[in-house]
Amino acid sequence: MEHNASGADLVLPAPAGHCGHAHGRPAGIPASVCAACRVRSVSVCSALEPDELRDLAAIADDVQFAARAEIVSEGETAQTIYNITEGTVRTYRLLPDGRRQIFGFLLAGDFLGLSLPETYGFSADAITPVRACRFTRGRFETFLEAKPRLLRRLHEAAGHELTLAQDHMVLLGRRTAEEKVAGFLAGLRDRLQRIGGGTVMIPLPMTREDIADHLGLTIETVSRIFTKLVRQRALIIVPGGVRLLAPDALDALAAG
Amino acid sequence: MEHNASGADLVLPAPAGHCGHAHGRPAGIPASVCAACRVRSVSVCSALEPDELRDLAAIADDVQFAARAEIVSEGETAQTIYNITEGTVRTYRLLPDGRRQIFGFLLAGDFLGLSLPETYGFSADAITPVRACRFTRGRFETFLEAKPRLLRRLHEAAGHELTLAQDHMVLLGRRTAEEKVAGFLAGLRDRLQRIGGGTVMIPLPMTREDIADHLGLTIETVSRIFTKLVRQRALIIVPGGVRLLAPDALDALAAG
DNA sequence: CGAAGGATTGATCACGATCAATCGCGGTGG
DNA sequence: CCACCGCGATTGATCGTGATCAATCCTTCG
Repeated sequence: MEHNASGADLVLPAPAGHCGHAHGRPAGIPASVCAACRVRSVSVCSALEPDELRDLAAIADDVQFAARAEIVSEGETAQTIYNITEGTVRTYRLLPDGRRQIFGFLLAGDFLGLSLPETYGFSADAITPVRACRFTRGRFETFLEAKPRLLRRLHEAAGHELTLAQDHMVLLGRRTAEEKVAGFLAGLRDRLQRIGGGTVMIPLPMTREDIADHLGLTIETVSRIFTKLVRQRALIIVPGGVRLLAPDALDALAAG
Repeated sequence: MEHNASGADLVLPAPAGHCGHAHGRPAGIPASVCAACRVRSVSVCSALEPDELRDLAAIADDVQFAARAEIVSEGETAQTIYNITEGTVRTYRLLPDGRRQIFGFLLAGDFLGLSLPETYGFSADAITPVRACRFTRGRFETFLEAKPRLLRRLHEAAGHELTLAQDHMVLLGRRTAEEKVAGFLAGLRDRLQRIGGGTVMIPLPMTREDIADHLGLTIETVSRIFTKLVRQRALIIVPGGVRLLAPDALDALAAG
């Protein structure tokens, strides 16, 4: 049905970047990248001191992916760790017959591969153009050995990730379709707010099918629930997302 | 409607007084506990050297819980870490209206609280009488600071936990009732095998309701699928569990 | 023996899936 | 410029899996 999975990968000089300069290339990163990082304060890197940050910048590459580019693939040996700085990424697993479960959508500040596994247990691809901070596993681990505080922070982040996974298990296993959609939007609203977004306009760069595969529903059901929420005056649908009319109406509907 | 057995907790030499919230009591076995631990090789502790093991034993208590005793409670501050050595524990979250999602069943060798959170994000209680190795958070963290390798191992274990959570998200979101039950039994069989059980007899100390709340189903559906599996000659139901007739039939039914 | 709680089985219901038609929008080429 | 196409989203009609309601059955335990 979908998933071209074409060989698209890195896009070197951003062709149609919608913001910022088109400068970032994997080679010769100046020491300032981390210090200037927009998402540092919300990411694992917030555990680092200025001088440690300089050391980290030395082993980091600023990379970009085009929309639909595959970032990691399930089963491949995990040689890379990413910290997303711009854009949206989906992580998922596919069953042999094509059924798909999307684990989550990564936003700016989120880490990909923070549990340092041998091989990735999921695939990930870019929904929008994505910019990320890339570390090779080997160099990152060497860096870690000298910075136990960072490992500690990483462990905390993994624990947070686990809590999110548990939240999602509750959602998948014990919530109705309406609660699922409302809960999804409420969660997204909260995450966007923490990284500096507003609480009213919620961009939805993913398709309805992505949302369905995240919530354990079908496209049609997701669509129906959206229009139901519109009829209840909880939100309106706008190009590229939704606008919340009664931001806390969602929490009531999410029930829990 | 159900559970939260009020008073019941530990089994051993219950200290005078009834008291609803006592923790398990140390059985008073000092330095040798870890060295003699039956589950050491399959648990996080396998990362430790003999002398480190001795240090760990010094800060560990051997505790027991009666069946139905609550071990940790969602929201309480996480002051304790357990390594299960005997018995079965269920971890779960309750919604305000009573719906319940069971995240998993902990067996010997499994860790409870390994992500070192501030507060527990779930409740856990003993299904059978449980024996566990208890660490207080503070002492465990001090111990960790001197043993980066253990923290590293803990982080690995957390990553494994996350992978299991993702497996379960796939199951909850994208599998049919029959696939859920078959997948549950197959997963349990594999875990039991890794800790030294056979691959034929699968003890099921949890109720059908527990299984249903783990798989996002109802009791009745779980029961129906079990009898369906019996009719398909995949297993027979015996007191306290099931006996697999065609051990790999389950994997075929679990699909994926 | 009787009571209580878990498990099984049956009858019916309903939520969300499936099948199918249409809409709307953006891109492309005539 | 507009016709056309492709794709995603919406809406409608119908179906089916698993939920719900309900009646035993079975085991354990007092």
